[in-house]
Amino acid sequence: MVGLMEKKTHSNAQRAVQELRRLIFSGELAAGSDHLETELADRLGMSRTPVREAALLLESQGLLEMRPRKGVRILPVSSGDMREIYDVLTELESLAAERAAAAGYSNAELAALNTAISDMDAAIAAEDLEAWAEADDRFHAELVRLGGNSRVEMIVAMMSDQVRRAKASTLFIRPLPLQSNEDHRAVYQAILSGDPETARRIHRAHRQQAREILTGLLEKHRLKNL
Amino acid sequence: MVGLMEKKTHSNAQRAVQELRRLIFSGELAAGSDHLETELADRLGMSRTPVREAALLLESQGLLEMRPRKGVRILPVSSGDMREIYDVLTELESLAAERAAAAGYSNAELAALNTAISDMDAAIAAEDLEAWAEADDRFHAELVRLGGNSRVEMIVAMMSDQVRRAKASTLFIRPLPLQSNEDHRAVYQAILSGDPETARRIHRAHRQQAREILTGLLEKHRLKNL
DNA sequence: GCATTGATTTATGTATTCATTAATAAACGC
DNA sequence: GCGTTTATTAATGAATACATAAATCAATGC
Repeated sequence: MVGLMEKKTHSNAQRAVQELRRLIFSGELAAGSDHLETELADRLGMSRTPVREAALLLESQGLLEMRPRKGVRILPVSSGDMREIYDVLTELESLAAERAAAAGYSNAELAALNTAISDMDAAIAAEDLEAWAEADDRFHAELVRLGGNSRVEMIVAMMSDQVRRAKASTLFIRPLPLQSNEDHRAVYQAILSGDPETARRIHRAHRQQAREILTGLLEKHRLKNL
Repeated sequence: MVGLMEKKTHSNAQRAVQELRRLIFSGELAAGSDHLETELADRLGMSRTPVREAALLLESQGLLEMRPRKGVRILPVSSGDMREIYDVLTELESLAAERAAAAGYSNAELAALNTAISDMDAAIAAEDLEAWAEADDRFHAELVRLGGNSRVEMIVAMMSDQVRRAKASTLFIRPLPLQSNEDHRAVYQAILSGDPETARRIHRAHRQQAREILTGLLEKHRLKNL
């Protein structure tokens, strides 16, 4: 044990989860690639035990698959998968929008939502797709939080993780989402004015359109797996 | 190692998952109770390692919680939790109904659905709540399967697991669900005749009503935790 | 008598060891 | 030379061993 300062804020298993997620999202562990438990353990500087526990968790979240003797496989996301995921996101986010509108939030409580919309406007003006994607994520995450259903939050986060990898690959071929922010504003307005039906309807249409654009792009560009 | 015949169809970890699930659903591991890893390992006749892996999985599925030094806690399900769960079920099952109707299934492909409905009729006639609940589960599971979205299937199964414990406790205080099967038939008809909007709308109303009945009962009877 | 500090216990988190079994390579028969 | 069978390798699944840190208990000081 060297005398360097050790951070012990997290257990090794937790660090393994964080690190594996990072490696997956960054593409350092490519979709479809296989990795032995021992290899990952060496790479993360710990024994197989916490790595295995982390892999089990990530498997339950659909990011990878543990196949005996063949190693941990980073799951690819097909365009078919993306359709499934967007369908789930559409339903659950629409519910969140409806409930957020019914909750009667004050202007102040909707500040984060508003900020995200402004940031998207700014990003569009600057033609900064990266910044736009970040703010868009923020908008959707905040919307779901306002919906007040912890299970919806968890599921949406899980599905969003699976989308995240595809986003990085498709961002460059996407058009600037000009229409998108009008929808966001309309949803925001519906929530602020306490109109659940409108919030649900608009957000639902918004998500369905996003789904068509994304899956259309994926299939057009033959990006079957990401 | 005694010379008896060994069944090696499953790994110990898989057996641990099955067994723990059984113990939880049967109430032998009561909601809210704590159990040390060592205790569970002894009980299942294996070492802590596979028990830990099983517990990690069940934790990710919301059935229990692992709290350092306090043991594995079987999660209680509050009436608030039940509201959350039913909201998720409502949205995702409605989607499944819509998609099933859009898929254009033949009469033969809908046989299982039809059987479940008939079985519910029979159970109602016989005033057999147990049999009714089983057939009802079957109907909903089959509906989701017909929806053709594997993620929806997985999420619904997870949420249904959490509902299952509450069902056992509330079955005896529920009225015979006379109205319920009319809804089921209407959904079935909408799917058979390829009417997605109707299938969605009716199933959605059906689930929302179920939610009101269940959460109403839970709160009326002060069954805050199950 | 109560609080605070220190010792002890003990459950977990992790490393290590071991057994099993699938995959690969090698050797043999034809 | 090719297919089949056997031997070897190696990766996982599981048990055990161990270090750590939290919780309990005791003891001491006030």
